[in-house]
Amino acid sequence: MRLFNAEDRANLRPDQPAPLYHQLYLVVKRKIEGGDLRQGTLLPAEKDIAVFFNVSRITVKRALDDLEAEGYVSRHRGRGTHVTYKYEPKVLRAPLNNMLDSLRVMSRETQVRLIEFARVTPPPAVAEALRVEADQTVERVVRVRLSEGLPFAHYTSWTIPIGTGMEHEALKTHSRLDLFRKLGVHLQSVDQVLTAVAADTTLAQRLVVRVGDPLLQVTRIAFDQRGRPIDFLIACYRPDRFQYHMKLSSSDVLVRGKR
Amino acid sequence: MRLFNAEDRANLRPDQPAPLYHQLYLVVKRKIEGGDLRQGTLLPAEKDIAVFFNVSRITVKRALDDLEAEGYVSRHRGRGTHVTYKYEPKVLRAPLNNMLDSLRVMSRETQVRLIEFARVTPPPAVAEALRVEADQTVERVVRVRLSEGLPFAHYTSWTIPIGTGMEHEALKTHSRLDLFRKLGVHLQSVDQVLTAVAADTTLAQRLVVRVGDPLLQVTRIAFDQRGRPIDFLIACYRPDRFQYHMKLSSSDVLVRGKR
DNA sequence: CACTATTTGTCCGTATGTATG
DNA sequence: TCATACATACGGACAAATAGT
Repeated sequence: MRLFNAEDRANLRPDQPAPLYHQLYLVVKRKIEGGDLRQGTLLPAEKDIAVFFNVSRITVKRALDDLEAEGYVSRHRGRGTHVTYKYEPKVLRAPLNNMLDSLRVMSRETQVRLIEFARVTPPPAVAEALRVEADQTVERVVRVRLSEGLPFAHYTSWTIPIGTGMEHEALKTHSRLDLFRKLGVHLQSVDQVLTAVAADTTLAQRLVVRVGDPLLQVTRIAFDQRGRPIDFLIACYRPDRFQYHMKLSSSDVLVRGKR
Repeated sequence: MRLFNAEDRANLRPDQPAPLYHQLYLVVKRKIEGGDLRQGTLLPAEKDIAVFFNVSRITVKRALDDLEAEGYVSRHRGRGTHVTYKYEPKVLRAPLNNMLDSLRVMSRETQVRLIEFARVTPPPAVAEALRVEADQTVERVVRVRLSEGLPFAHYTSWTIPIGTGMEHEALKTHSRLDLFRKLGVHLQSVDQVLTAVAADTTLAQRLVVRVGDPLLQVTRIAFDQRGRPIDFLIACYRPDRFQYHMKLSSSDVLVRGKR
């Protein structure tokens, strides 16, 4: 049993408020998604796994059945359980070094679905960040971004009204960055916070994940040339389809490549 | 019943592989920790909560009992259930502008608990990243970082053996960055990916969260002066106590402040 | 002071899910 | 597949503590 180690075993705890089969399911799934168990790997027999993890064979069977139902493994009598999931470390990444440019690239390689467009009064936290009065109206836009037809990002944004270009129809075909530029508004800088959140029911539906699944959340305030905040964005990403990638240098001055 | 809304109710799903009482526990706990239910607030009666969430009173009781056992609420016959947890909105932030320096600052304001130190053969994905053979031994270190006695970060690192300074005792008192520097190894750059993961049983225990709770994960490869990878780190952060904060400029050359 | 409504504590019986051997 | 044990979840009933009338 080299495929599983003592640490994996320590991840099964009967006192936790989750069924053992589900804990085991998570352990194996993580090893497959992390590339430690690659496509074609033959897993140990149910009985061996059961002995190693100190659970019954039925518990193992249930975990492996769930993995098969989601396409991670294939199981056949006499042949055993094989990993079918193809480890693909390349997910959509947002390089931060030249972030605004890569956002434009991304917007060309993906599609956007407009869910909502409205003029509203912003919630207190948003009004504060945009430095507007609570009764002033801003433009709220909710969108989902897809790659190869699969949703991977959910955006909710509040934007200071800056013209007639950010219209309903325009948003369906153009990215907001393009529209900003056409209106003469150049984003000078952004201030953003990255964290993790659990998917609520709405997010789960729109990103096609389960309620409670972890999402990468980016809260971003964008500033124009004059340093005024013009846009407040909450972006939630499916971690299996989008990750933030960045290269950092320890030198005090970082020179970025010209484009 | 203003204290709970339809969104909260949608977070209870009988088909999820977690007990209903625990799902309800999470909903209430999150509202308390998020500051929506402040100290002194009287929660609705068990019966009312049960009706609203469409569960039995026993399920509600179990959830509230668990919260009481962890000090979030206090319960008395005839008086009801009151919130006792004091809301404190502070979170630790890691500014990326001068990231390596701020990591040193953070290490002074926080404490580290060493969980494991061993020489091991790395898993495939790690060996690949560090460009070593799968049978070569590297140093694996597992640590938890605490702020004010509360854990907020969990680190698992694999490091190429670079001397005798990275010893068990030294790691208890010094940060790895300091030890690297003492050994003459200067981190030139880091390559890191931010994503979100669900807490497994081990992480949940060490960070004092629930299994499945979202965590911010940073996978970081550190390179020395000569561009060779020397360290592979997986850091998992409690999103309520640590968030990544960064300011980005759209100019091609970014000048960072000297220190 | 009693009376009452409210709220939590405790117990029962039952059904289903989980886990073992 | 079966028998067994325990946890979960339900509805119901009653007791005990509290607060207000």
